Amino acid sequence: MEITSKITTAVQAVIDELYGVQVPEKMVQLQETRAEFEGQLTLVVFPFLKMSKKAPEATAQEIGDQLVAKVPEVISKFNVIKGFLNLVINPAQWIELLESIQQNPTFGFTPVTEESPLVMIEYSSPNTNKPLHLGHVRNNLLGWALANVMQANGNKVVKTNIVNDRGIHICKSMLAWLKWGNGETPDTSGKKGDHLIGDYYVAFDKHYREEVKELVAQGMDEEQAKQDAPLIKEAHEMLVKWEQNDPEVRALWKKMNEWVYAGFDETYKALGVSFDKIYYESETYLEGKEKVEEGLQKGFFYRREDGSVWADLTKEGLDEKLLLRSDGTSVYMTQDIGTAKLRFQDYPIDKMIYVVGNEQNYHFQVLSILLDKLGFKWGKDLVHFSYGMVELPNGKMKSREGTVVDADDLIATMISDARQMSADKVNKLEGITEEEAQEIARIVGMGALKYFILKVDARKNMLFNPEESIDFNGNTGPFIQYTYARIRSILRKASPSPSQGGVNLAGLKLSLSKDTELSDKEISLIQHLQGFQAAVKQAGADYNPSCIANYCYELVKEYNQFYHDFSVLREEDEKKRLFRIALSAAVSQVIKNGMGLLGIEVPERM
RNA sequence: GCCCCUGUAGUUCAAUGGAUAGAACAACGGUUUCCUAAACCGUCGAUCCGGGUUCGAUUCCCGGCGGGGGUACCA
Repeated sequence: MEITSKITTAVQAVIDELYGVQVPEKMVQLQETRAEFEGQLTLVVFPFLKMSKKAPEATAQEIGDQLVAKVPEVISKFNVIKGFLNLVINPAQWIELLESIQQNPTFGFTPVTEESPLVMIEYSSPNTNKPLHLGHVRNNLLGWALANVMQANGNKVVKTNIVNDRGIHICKSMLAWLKWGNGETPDTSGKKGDHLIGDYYVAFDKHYREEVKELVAQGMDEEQAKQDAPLIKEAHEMLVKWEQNDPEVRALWKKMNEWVYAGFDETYKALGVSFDKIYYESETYLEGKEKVEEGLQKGFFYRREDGSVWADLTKEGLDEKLLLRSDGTSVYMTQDIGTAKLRFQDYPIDKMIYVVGNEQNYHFQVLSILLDKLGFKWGKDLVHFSYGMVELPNGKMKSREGTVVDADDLIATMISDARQMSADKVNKLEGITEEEAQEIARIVGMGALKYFILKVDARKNMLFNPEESIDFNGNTGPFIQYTYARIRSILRKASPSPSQGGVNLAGLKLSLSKDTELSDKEISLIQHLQGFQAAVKQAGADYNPSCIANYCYELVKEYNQFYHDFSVLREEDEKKRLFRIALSAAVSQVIKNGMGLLGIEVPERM
C-alpha cells in the first residue's frame, strides 16, 4: 500500500480517537512538504480546528504526537508551522516503495478486465476535401492520449473515427478536378492524395469567387450572386446526382476519396494514431433520417408545414433545432444521430466521448438531449471532450485565407529540425547509422510537437507561432526524452550483459538494503514516482492528458537535479549505488509509461 | 440581443480553496579533468478592475472591462 493512503487512514483514526469525529477521506489533505521545511508529507490541520477547539499549532501538535505513537512509518521528528503539520517518514518506507514500483512494469495503471466499462472515443473526424492541419493535429493527439489515459484507468476503449466523406464540399473538389484537372492523379502529379484534392478545393473557391465578383459587377446583389454563380449551381447538381446514386458521380467520388484516404493514412501513421473502427458519413446519414422519423412517430419531434422536422428544446432551456430540411435532406445533427445508432448496434457502449472542438459545444448539448430522448442509455452522460482552438498570432486559422498550418509540412519541419539539432552535437552519437540518426530525429521531432500541444490544458485555446519553431529546450518533449536517454545510458553501463537485462533493467531484481542512507533529493524522487498513480487517476477523472505531461516534466526536473548533484555509477558505497541504479531505472520506466500515455516515444540514445 | 468559454511575468504555459503564485522561453551572469551541457545553478519579472463568501481566494459567487466561440434549413 502506498504511503500517502496509509497515512490518510491513520489520520482518520487519530481524529476519531482525539475528537470523536469520523472525517471523510477528502478532509484529510496530505500534500508534499515544501522544500524549505523538513519532512515529506504535510497535513493541513485547518479543517480540524472546529473539532479540536484549539489553536492551529496546538491541534497540529497533538495530531502529530498521536501519529508518531500509532504509526510506525511516521518518525518523531515532525514539525509544526502555523496550521501545517510536516511529517517525516521512515526512510525504509521509501526504499520499500521504490522496490515495489521498480518491480511493477505497469505501476500506476489500473488493469482492464472483462467487467471493465466500455468507453468509445470518437476523434479525428476529418472532411475529405482537404489535407489535415494543425487543428486536426491537436484533435488527433488529444484523442489518442485520452484513449490511452482511459485505458490506463481500467476502461475498455474503442477508438473510432467518423469520416465526413459526402456533401457539397466534396462536390466542389470533384467539379474542379473535372474542369481543370486533365486527369491528374497522385501518381502523375507526385502529390499526396489529400493535398491534390485540397488544391482543387482551393481552385474551385478561386474560380467561384471570380464568378461572384463578375456577377456583382454586372449589378447583382452579392447574396444572390453567391447562389446564382454557375459553379455553385453545378456543384449542387452534382450533390443531387450523388444522392441519386448516379454511377459516374459515385465512381469519381469513390476514386477521389481513395486518394484522400491514402494521404490521411500517411499522416495518421506519422502522428502515430490509429482507430479500431471507422464510420463513414455516407453510410450513416440515412440511418439518422430513419431515427428522426422514429422520433417523429413517438412525438418527440414535430414537422412544420414546409416539411422540415424540428426538436423543441425550449423546456430544456435551449432553442428549437432543425433535424431534417424541408427538402428532406439531413443536417449535421441527423448524421450524428445515425452514427450513434450504428455504434450502439456494434458495441455495448457504456460511455461515449466525442473529441470535438469547443465551437461545437452547443451542438453536443443538443445531441446529448436528443440521444437521451431517442433511448440511448449513454446519451445523457455523453462526454464532449471540448478542446480549444489553435490560434495563430494573427488569429484563427482560415483555409480560404491560406493561413493554415499544414500537418504534413509541420511534421516534416519538426523532424528535420531535430535532425539538425543533433547534427550540431557531433561528438555524442558517433557510430550510429544514418537510419538510426533519422529514427532518433523522428522520435525527437515528433516528441517536441506532441508535447508542445499536449502539455496545454485541452480546454484552452492555444497559440502557435509559425515564425518561432517549436523548442527543444526547457519544458519540452526532448527535455524529457533526453533525461530518459541519459538514464538508459547509465543502465547499459551498469549492466552491460543482455542476459542480465542489459537493455531492460525493469525485470532485474536489485536487492536494496532498507538501511541505506538517503538524501532529501532521493526521497523526493521516490515521492514523485509515487505521484504517477495520482496523475493518471486525475487525468482520467478530469479527461485531461495535460496532467500527465506536467507530471512527467516535474519528475524529470527532479531527476536532472539529482543527476547533476549525485553520481550513480561512481558511488563507492555499494548499497547506495544499487539504490541509485534502481531509482534511475524506476524513473526511466515511469517516464516511458507516462510519455507513452501521451503517444510520445522515448529514444534509447539521442 | 441571448448563451457558453476565457483573462496569471515581455512571451508561452502551471498551480484538488492552503504555507512566500510555480516553470519555460527571451535578457543577463555562472557551472564541464566527473555516468550524454538537448543538462545544472543564479538575477530580473505577473494573478484585468471592484465587491462578497472563508481561518485562508489565481481558484467559488455577484458586477464591470477585455479576448474567443455559438446562435434554427453550413458541416
